[in-house]
Amino acid sequence: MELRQLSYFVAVAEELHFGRAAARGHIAQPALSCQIQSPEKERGVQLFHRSTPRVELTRAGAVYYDRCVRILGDVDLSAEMVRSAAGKVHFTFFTRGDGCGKSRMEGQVRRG
Amino acid sequence: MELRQLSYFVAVAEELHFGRAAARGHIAQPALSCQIQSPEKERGVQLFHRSTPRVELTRAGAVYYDRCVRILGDVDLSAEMVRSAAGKVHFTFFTRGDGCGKSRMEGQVRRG
DNA sequence: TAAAAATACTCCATAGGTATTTTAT
DNA sequence: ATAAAATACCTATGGAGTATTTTTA
Repeated sequence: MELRQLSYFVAVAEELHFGRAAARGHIAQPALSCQIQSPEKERGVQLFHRSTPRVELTRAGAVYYDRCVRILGDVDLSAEMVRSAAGKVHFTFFTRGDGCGKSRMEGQVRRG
Repeated sequence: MELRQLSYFVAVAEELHFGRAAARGHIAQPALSCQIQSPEKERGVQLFHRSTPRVELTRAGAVYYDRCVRILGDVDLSAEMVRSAAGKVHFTFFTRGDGCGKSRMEGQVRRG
């Protein structure tokens, strides 16, 4: 379970429509479907009721939704707190791509 | 920022030693270093003070540590709540590998 | 000089994409 | 018949590994 999945889940829970939720998350619909199914399969808990054009939250899904909103809000607040502790004005959260992995020098000349 | 990174950070903050923290997180030391540096670089905030054998939390790092502990605890609690809402006994959080991406059938015969 | 963190660079798991099929109205 | 989600399969980003190089006490 990762924060990205929590926000995808929140998007679907609020839109009750995979297509719109996918657009909102700047992700393709099948990728979103997959990211929603993962936790469901992983822990054998159904979060949504699908009957093709109708998507509804299950009881467990509703509980999960509340928790996700809380956690994501908390994460944002944390960013704010760290920012102010560091005496910074700018502090972006949720950036994609960390700079780990593949070299950052990519596409540039590399030492003499 | 992802939950995995939060737990890595918590490990380093508690051990104040990248090697031990890496062992605790079942990850290699350079990979851990990288995961800790990412948020620091990404937002230009120093979380640790490094003077080779001495690792210390900065002020911002201490704030972040408290927030991380809170968030991770909240995530665990959420799992618990969803589990009980679904009337399940078993509910594992933080599993690696979601079943997305690469086919799940891997290594098996695939349709006829 | 020794112990520990940071680089360098490589690999592969998996998030995400496109094409297509299934399903329910 | 149609709109929407699921499945199949592919690509490529980035998380993690090994080897090596700083660094400073």
